[in-house]
Amino acid sequence: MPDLPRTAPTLLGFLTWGPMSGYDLKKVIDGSTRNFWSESYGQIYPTLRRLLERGLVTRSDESGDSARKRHVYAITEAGRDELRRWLEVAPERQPPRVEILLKLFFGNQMSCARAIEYVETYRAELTDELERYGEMRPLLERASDNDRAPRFWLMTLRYGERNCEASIAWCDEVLAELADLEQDDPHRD
Amino acid sequence: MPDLPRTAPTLLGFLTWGPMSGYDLKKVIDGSTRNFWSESYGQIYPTLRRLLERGLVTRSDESGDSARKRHVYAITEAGRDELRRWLEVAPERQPPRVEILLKLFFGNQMSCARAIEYVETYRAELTDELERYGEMRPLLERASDNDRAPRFWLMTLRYGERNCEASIAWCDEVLAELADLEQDDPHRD
DNA sequence: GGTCTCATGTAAATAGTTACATGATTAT
DNA sequence: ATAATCATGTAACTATTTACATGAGACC
Repeated sequence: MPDLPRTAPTLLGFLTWGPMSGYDLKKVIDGSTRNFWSESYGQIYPTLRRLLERGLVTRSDESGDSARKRHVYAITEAGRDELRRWLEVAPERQPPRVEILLKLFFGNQMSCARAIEYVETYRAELTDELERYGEMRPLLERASDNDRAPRFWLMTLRYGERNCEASIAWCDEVLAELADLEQDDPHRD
Repeated sequence: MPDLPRTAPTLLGFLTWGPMSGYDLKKVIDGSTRNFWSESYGQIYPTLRRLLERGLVTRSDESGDSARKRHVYAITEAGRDELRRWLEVAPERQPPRVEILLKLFFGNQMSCARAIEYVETYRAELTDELERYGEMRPLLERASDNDRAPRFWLMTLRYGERNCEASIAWCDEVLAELADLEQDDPHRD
């Protein structure tokens, strides 16, 4: 079974938390791994169907008395095996695409004012992100008292925090540098 | 002309450095923006054709005496306009996909030894990357004495350095934490 | 009655990688 | 000779987003 999309192990991983619908999975992913791994409905639903076909999940149709249409998926033993196999494969790095850096790379061809605007916006986004991490942290810390799993979630949170902080510091440095460049040659462009 | 791929402005940006072939562009991109923006041949060649069709570049076939088949592309005024238009559009953030974090997120379902192995590999890759930045830095610094453009390139380099350093520090922190977890429960898998 | 959230799914477009085919030239 | 590099390009596949279609139940 070599042709499962990358979304497959992700969904299997989340389904170890308990049976869920595609809709639930989307919400749970958005609330946890969004900053380093996200999935859209366009990937989730087709992947669930393929997981079902391969017997890696089961589907129960919750449509009894008054319940609305809802497909709840549960991981099977074969699904757990597949997940474990995936966890044994060394992860690969994929270079990100950071559009602001690309524009800044060609920054000589735009006004410093514009570049400053972009960096300021970026900084504001990072600050928001860092704040969200700050809200999440105490919840995870409390949860990790009696459970081992949240300690791993905290590691990924820490990654976000550290990189956010580094990027914010970078913004400040670059904003100073851009202000300098603007001073040197204020009538340019 | 609303249907140009994202690769288009990238190529136009590099062509402001001077006329180049698709092969040259690939090398130049690999040598400069690779860590935050890379392109493959499968994107470069088809995009060059589309840029040519729209008159954003011109092509001269260098196949005179003994020269091998080689298409050299040069940016046109319309191409410069298109590039400037693109630079005026605010960049958008796209969340990266960091597979190691996804695996670590489900780390409770694998052995600590395996997780440690992954983080160590990741750390080694980051160290290499940081070293490459260190080699590049003096070249750019020297170049920025008499030219404004390298100062922008240095800004993007600084981004890589800061984030690399942050990630390396994170690796060390996580490695300690994983060693802890392994101590707590050495026979777990 | 209207809007919000729940809920499922598909279609189309865009993005991007990888592998392949081809062949010339240059260095060992 | 033969391996590496120069050089162009395409095809097939994989990945991913976005927008749309649909409709029920909950809340105001």
